[in-house]
Amino acid sequence: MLRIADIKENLPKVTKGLEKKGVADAAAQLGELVKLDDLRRKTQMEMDAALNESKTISKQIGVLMQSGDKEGAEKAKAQTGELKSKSKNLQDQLKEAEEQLTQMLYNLPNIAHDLVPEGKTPEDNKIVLENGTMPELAENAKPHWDLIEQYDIIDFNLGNKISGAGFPVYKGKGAKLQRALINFFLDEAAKAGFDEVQPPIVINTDSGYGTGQLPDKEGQMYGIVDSDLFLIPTAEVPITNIYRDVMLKEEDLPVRNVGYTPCFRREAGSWGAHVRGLNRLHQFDKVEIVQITLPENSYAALEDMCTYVESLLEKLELPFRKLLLCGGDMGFTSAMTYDMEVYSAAQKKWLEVSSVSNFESYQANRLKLRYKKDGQSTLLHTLNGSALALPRIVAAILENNQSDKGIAVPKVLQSYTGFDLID
RNA sequence: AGAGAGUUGGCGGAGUGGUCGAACGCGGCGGUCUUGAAAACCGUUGUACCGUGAGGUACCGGGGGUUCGAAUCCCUCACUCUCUGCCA
Repeated sequence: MLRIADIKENLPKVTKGLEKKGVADAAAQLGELVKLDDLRRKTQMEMDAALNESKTISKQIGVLMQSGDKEGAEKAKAQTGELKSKSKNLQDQLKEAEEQLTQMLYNLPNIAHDLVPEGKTPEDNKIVLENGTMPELAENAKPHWDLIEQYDIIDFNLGNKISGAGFPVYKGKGAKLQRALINFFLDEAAKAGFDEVQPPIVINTDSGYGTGQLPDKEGQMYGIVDSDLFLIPTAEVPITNIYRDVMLKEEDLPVRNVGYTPCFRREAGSWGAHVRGLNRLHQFDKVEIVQITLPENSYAALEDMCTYVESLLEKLELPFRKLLLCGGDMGFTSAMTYDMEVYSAAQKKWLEVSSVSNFESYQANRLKLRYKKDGQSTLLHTLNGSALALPRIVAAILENNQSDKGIAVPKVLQSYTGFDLID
């Protein structure tokens, strides 16, 4: 979340950044925040004074008791009654002010970077790169939902029976292709200098707040009955939360982690007839890269991560484009986000397969993730990106690589799959 | 899952109601000594919030309570260890 001190110091900039993000009443909300913070400080001053006074008397009572002056002690005790209720009141007020302040800050998104384009909808995103050649498909080319049935590699009906819609069963060469992609992505990341971790796929509420899924996206996560735990919507949550309440050393930076996990999303409200096959699932596999950097290095790291993700798409021989998201289309916690979209030729659609974001210190502030800079604790910057999400990659491979003979497996994957054709 | 024992500063470990933010040891940092280093000795060494500052307040796993006063007593939750049970 944003820091109240920063907000007060840069009010116009924060207002603008929030408005770009789509917070219509930003100025009013910030005004409220500033007022609340002033109240908080004033209350603390009064409370500290009251506590100081009663503490002093208490110490005197201790001394009097020890010297055997019971009367004096009783007299002193009488003085504390009023102070006690006063400081208790102030304490309650302070707590309330702090709670309100935190609530408001929790519900305030990160501010957009200056270079983020204005806009409200995906149409306002800026295409910054197009790469690869568009496949030319035969007249009778099929969308992937038909191909998976034809080759019997993914079974939605079976998933319906076991779990429900959006939980497919991968079979035979389909299952092997999944495993191949996961291993390929992990190996590539390792080569690029990311340290592999395998985190839990359920998280507690502290972790949810740490990276900003709570309270913003509670409805998007699957909760676990009777336990205050959630299934992760992305590995970003458990991996980044490794560093919650951590003071890193400058020489440890940058931290670069990669992890594979399944991801679970309710996708409440976004389910519709236009979302077919692998385009949107409740459970999907993803390899995620996470970086923690010095503040001054985070935008260079963002570019590096994009370059890395692009290299994966090139190796898979998939045509893709890179978008710089406009303020209105960005995630709650992000300061700048690039999306990577592959072209899925039979359904003639661009599919988002990666989202690479710089959160600056927004998550770090919630996480209390810091390092010592000249003896001062300073918030670090966090970043993450999909590298990559599987289902839509699979959709694009199936559609783009289809022919009469079957579906050609990209060369880089063949040593992982053990076959070069799905037929 | 049941029974018991724990959780104190970077680490180890005292402290069971009163000047305790916390003895002592280790580690870290600074210094003396040394050509340099080691050893020895001296000093210093948590975090956050409030305050222009002097300084103040809070924090001994989390939350709540008793008390003039809580690391210390009570309740509750979480976690760790040991034993029993169950299990991949």
